[in-house]
Amino acid sequence: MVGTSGGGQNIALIDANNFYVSCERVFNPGLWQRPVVVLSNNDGCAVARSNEVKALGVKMGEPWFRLRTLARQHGIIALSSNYALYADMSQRMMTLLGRFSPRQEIYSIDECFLALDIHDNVTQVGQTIRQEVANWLGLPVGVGIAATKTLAKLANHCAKKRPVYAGVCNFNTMDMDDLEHLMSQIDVAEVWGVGARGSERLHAMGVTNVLALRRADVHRLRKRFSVVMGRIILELNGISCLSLETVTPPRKQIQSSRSFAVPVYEPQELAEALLTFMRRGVRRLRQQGLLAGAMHLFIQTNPFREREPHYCQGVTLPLPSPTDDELQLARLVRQGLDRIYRAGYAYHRAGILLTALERATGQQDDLFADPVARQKNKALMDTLDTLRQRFGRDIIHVAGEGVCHRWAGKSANRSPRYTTNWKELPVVQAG
DNA sequence: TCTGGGGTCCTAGGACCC
DNA sequence: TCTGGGGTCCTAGGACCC
Repeated sequence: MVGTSGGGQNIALIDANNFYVSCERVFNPGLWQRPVVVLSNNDGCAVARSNEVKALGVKMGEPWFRLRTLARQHGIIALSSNYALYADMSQRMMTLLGRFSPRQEIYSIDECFLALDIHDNVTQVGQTIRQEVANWLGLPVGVGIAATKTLAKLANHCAKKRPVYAGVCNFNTMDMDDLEHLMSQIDVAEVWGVGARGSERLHAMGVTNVLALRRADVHRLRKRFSVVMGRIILELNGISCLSLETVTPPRKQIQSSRSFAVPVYEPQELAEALLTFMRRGVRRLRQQGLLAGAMHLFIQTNPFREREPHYCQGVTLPLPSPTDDELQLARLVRQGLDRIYRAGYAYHRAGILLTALERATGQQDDLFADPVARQKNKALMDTLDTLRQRFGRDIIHVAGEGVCHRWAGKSANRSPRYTTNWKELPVVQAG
């Protein structure tokens, strides 16, 4: 049967190409056409790759030390990540994209869904979106349009990989036969939510391409896999199971953790690191107007060092009443660390996890909490917030946090924070 | 020598209760 | 000698995403 595959809604997925690399290129045009990677924290692995680097076969998450030789051979430029810059560029892009529809779901730092509630020239609107983002921000984006989120993701993949679509691929206007032929050429691993393990198992069953998965028996696969796989199959058939989440739900957990640049042995040094992570976590907690009901601490050795003894331990510390009080949490960090620390190990990573989060307003008062003490604490925390806003987030530390931070990672080649720091604004030469 | 960090959801299994 | 079963809640671990 021939006919268009659409008829449902026009869900667009807009996704920036190689986002971190593209952000760097906006401010350093010398990077265009060059092989560029952006490295993770600690300059550990490649987390963003330009097309030139992808063409060299470099995989996502590849450790940088293993790429050194290849990098020398091909002149790969490696940059430390600059999250302040990426976050700010992201915010600008999302604001711009939000002008195309009131129904926007910001899905990640570099992509969002938009419900395009129009009937005509939808593909043309996709092109306009691309041009606007390119004109205003200098970022290249791809646009996928389809009846469901999973299909829109797939359409976006096609928009990027197949030049024939010129950056905008609209499944809703495609002939059914053409669409299914296209799907038969795409590996099932490309489908959103299938993943590495899932695609391996599907391949073993003979379900190798997207069309085969679309035509697979929902009930059978739901049983063999999970409800998630059932939803994926329905979504591939144009039956929407994943709604557009236009309101960002409050976080359920906030994590702050890091690998160390050098091995850490001493409890005092671990305490310093954990206190720093706790403070960063609490900062985000307060920014989002939340309180934590529990805090989890963890410390671990390097799992890649097989010849050294491995140790990995964590502890969850419930709080008598939900809080965002740094001083109370600082005491808890020390108590918790005492419980999990074992001497003689080379610690490589540590972190905190704030859980059982709830909104700060409408919070149940602890029967035993002293209201006067609570007021005092709140006033103190608010003062800290104000000072940090004015003088920088690291201006005030919790006692015991230390100032040396031998463990703090390297970030050897970070670009300036062009858009968020007055001292690092780009200077345009006249003439 | 050097291998990220921050999230979400789902499932299985144990504890507990009636 | 017989040795239930169903519901709920919690947690750990797996899988996935970017």
